[in-house]
Amino acid sequence: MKFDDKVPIYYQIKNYLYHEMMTGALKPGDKLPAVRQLAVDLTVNVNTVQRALGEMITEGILESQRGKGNFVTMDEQRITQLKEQLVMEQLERVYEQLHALNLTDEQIIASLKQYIAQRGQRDDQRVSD
Amino acid sequence: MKFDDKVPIYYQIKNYLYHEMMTGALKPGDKLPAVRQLAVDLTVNVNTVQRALGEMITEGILESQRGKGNFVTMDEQRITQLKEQLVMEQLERVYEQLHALNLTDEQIIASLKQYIAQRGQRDDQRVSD
DNA sequence: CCTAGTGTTCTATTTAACTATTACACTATA
DNA sequence: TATAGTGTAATAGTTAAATAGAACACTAGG
Repeated sequence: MKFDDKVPIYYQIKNYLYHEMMTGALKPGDKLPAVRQLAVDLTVNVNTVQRALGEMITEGILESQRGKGNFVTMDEQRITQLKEQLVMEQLERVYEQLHALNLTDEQIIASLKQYIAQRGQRDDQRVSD
Repeated sequence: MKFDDKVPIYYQIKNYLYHEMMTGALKPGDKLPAVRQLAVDLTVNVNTVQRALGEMITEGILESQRGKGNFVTMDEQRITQLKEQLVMEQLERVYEQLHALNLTDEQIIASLKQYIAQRGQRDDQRVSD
């Protein structure tokens, strides 16, 4: 896995696992790959994986069973809540950044629309390659 | 200044200075505060400031004059270009993150609109305090 | 010339993140 | 009960970021 060296790897692992859950690749009750396997897959150390998982366990999003494995919580509401929180964090951050760059609310929305439209074209291009 | 400990301080200083330029607090040709003064203002070490400035000088956005100070480039086009680049980076990041959270293009735009609308209410609330 | 203000560079130290390695604890199952 | 698979913990070493402090180089103005 490719990491952005501007932010701690364990933090990026958390985000990766969040995404797996949000897209349904990991469902409530699912067992995660073994920590040693995850370490190999992500090409990082077991301790780094453990740090990410440890925080997610504290957050109540994962549950650990010694000798068995790590599992996604069965509490679906907790997952829904997490997703809303993650989306909100993204929106808040981009809004504040663009606002700091002196864009008005309208300009922020317009620029996002434009970006997505252009991206759509670019993706269409790719498909037709 | 408050920093996010998930990303290097020198990187956050760069962003801070970018924003000062985009909002017009720092205009083309303006002299920046002395590096030692900046270090005091931002409550960081001179070397950390220097690292941020050094990169911006390399980028051609700042110009250094030994014994005089650091100045914002007079090349306004370079600044315009930078702003577009910064906006684009923000849009790209938020788009990819929200897309990874399984939101459609339409949902991404809708959620941003909703966020801004709600934020507007919140800000109105504050004003009336 | 001297001095104050400025950018620049260097060395040493500290801290957090990451890695490497090993050991331990628990579970399931043959 | 032995073994393979799992999570957990501890120790030690490496690296990048940040800090602290000092020294050097240049500019402007008295």
